[in-house]
Amino acid sequence: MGIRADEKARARDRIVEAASVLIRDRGIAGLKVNDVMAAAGLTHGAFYAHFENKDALVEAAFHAALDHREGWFRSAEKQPRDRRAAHLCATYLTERHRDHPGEGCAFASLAREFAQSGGPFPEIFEQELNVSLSRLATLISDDTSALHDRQTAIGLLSLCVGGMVLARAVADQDLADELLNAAAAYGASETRQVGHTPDTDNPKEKEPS
Amino acid sequence: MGIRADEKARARDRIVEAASVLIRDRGIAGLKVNDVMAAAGLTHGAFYAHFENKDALVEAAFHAALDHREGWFRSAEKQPRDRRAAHLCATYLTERHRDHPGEGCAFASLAREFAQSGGPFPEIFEQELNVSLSRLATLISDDTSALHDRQTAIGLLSLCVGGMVLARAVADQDLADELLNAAAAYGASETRQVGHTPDTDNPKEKEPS
DNA sequence: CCTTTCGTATGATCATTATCATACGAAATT
DNA sequence: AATTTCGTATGATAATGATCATACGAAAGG
Repeated sequence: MGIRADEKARARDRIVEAASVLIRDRGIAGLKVNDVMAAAGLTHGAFYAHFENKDALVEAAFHAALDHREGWFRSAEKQPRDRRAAHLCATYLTERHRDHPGEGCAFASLAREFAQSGGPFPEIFEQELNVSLSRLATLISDDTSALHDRQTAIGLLSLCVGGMVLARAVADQDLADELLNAAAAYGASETRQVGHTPDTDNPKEKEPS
Repeated sequence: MGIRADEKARARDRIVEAASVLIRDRGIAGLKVNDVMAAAGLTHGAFYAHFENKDALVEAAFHAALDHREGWFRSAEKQPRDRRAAHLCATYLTERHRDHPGEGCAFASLAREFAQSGGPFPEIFEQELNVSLSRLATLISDDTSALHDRQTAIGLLSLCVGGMVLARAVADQDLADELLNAAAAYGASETRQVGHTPDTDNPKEKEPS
């Protein structure tokens, strides 16, 4: 089995990729099997040759969406340790990220719906969240207290997710900008660099978390 | 017109009240006209005597949900100014609030769906958000810079909303607890009271924001 | 009392959407 | 070339849920 299975695998990849964008844009309920298949260049009936049901697709799409987060981490890794928190905030809380949820953070897009979807979803969310938190804690570690690092990691991610969720919900773009900037400044001041303003040298960063 | 109109008004109040709980629990898409009317002790057909459509109900339910936020503010008002931020975090990021979204913060429950619902929803969200931000900024004002206060208010609310959204999405209750506590600690440390831990003297507070 | 009014209930209708049964057609195998 | 295999397409089916037309029944006003 060469070409056949190969094409099928590539078709599946297209489906997952399309779904990972659509689900972050429109949410779980807004993700229509029909739309996904159309975006993948197929028709709706073929879907069930690839996935048992829509839930299986949601799971695959969620994981796929989070594959991109490493770029966010790596960008911060290049910074000096005491600037990383501010840099993470600044590269997360961007206008580009706000305006393109489909290419952005799956936590911000999907946490609300994963919370009430029963089944395996909360566990899946939890696993991925722990991955991000560990990575973040290591990144910002001040080499004194692992507990404190994890706490800061949680604070940072909460701040980023909350700021993004709020910024996306308001109508006025000026207010949305203000929300992003203020949340980023709050996250930067947390590093005790009083008076330090958030990093803005890399506003066209890869999509985060 | 006495009793008739009066009863209708009371029926409408019951509908809105039921909807304000259900919508925070299940989201906009999860809010079924049928369920709302059943919860209000009526049948589905009667709905359209009270509202033009479901959107009108969503709007009314959202406003009604936010009527409760004053309790949160007032509780913080009793604290000394330099403890208010920590107190706000501590009384927002509670297990009770996490486990009862229906009685909790409408921002945390509905921001994601309001963001993509077109029409008047983003404007409505924005208005209510501005109300909360102004109130928060006044509460925590350090009498030096109004700009800084508003920035801190945004940071605080982002942190609270993000922490709550994440805590609700994970399966393990221990992790959910950790998320709440860490986010609260992060918000408390922001006040420069290094080493200060978040206020926990009032964990059974009224539902916030 | 009788009639009008109007809030509520009943029972469609219509659109949406997940799911699946079946059919088609190209690639693989002989 | 004939046949099998299997990925995809077509066209149901069924469930859900918003919306509305119509009917009932109690209250208001004469």
